[in-house]
Amino acid sequence: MAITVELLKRFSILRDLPEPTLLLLASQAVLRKFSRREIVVDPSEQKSALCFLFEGSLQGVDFTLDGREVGLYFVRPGDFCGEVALFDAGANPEFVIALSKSQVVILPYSALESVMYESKSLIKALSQRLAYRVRELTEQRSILSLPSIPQRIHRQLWQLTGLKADNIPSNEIEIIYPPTHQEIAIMLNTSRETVTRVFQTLLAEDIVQRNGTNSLIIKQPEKLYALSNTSEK
Amino acid sequence: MAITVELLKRFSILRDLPEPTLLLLASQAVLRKFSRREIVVDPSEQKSALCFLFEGSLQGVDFTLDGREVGLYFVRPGDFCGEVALFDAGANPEFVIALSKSQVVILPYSALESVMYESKSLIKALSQRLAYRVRELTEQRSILSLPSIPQRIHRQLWQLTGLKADNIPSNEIEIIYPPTHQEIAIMLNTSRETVTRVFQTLLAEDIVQRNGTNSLIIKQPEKLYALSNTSEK
DNA sequence: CATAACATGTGACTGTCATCACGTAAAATT
DNA sequence: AATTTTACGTGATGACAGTCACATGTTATG
Repeated sequence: MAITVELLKRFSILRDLPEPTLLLLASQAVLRKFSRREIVVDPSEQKSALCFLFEGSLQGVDFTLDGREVGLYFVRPGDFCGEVALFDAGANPEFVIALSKSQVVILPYSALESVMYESKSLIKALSQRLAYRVRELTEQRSILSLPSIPQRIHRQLWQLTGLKADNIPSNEIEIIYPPTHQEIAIMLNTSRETVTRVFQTLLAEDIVQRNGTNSLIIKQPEKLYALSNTSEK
Repeated sequence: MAITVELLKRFSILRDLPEPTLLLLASQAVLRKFSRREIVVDPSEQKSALCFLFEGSLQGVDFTLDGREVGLYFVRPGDFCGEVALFDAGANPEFVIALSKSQVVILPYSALESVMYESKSLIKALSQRLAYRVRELTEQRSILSLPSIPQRIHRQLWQLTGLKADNIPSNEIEIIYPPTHQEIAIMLNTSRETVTRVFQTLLAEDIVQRNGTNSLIIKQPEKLYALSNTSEK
């Protein structure tokens, strides 16, 4: 399926690129649909591609020897993934799988390798993206170090809101397509049951509210924030 | 203290840069000594610098709200750190502190910002470095997901050897300036006492051996590797 | 619309390890 | 050489959360 420059401009990393570069990239990109649980980025693949998420949701995951799944990060529409192996001979460090039916713009490395170091704005955007990934992984590592598991869950939920500490709305906000308890559990090194139990408490205290499968309402963001920052058990 | 091009060439990321670029960088770099526990990279600093470790050892750390220290990575001589904030307006995501008396070549961002996107080999090296950081953080995340804490410690020790699974020597090898139990504990989300107890077991089974403060002998690398990969409890 | 597949809820049980408290050993500093 | 600081060693205790087992909702899908 053909990709237009307009479509590429929906992705912030590409938005500011010069028109000729965008045209070149668009001509080599394809749109692909992925069904639930399908693998989008496979680290064992030799030739890989940048994957821009147009619709749906993805998760970066790793696997331990015993087959246990490890959650690394979520990919939301407008975001992209699969960039790590673009820079050297190494492979991508993780799988990316579709959490729900998703549409992804596939841009093969081969389309980029020849131009990425020539276009200052492109390489700048790409390296900024890597810097962002490092920050994100560090942030997640810091959540993992929280001694209390309920607190980890509160923090992760807070993270999913995308809110900043200096701008907490008093009214409720919505998280669309929230991850399942299992998907949250593997991000936080905990078990699904524990996530369920913590959610029960949050529901009981009227801090969050379920709203069908693909919407979660944070009724009291300030309370959630407070919980994610209290070190008392 | 003045820096020579020769000195810069000791660092693999700079080695292949053209001579004029190296001269330019050398003229703006300084050598600084850090004593134990001193802060090398401070995320709250506005203007930062790349820090090339010439001698000693550093650790990237983060702090939780309750003041608990979180270990992120170790920096060994020849390596460098402080590169994340170079790419955008954001700050470095973590502290880097000196674990022992260290000598560091300080290269201010200002020396790089004007040239980094112009020199293809430089920006390439820098972005490859970021890709490496992402891989390293992912690897560490995967260690953290191991359900058994002793196994985490075995894996971390194995990591410190720098050995690859496809090349395990049958003779003993040495880890110089090994981290303290405390420093290992904060990397693995565990307590110092637990690290001590696991080391006691390894000593008893003659798999490792202490050799003064700043040397640890892995007497049986293959056994350590086996332990780091057995999922039985 | 029936049935399978998946997501969530809940109780009981148990092992592991964090924490506390202290002792010893080895450096570092004076 | 004396003293302080830092690293390591070890036992006792208790809480937390992982695991198992199963029930109940809820969403796909033929």
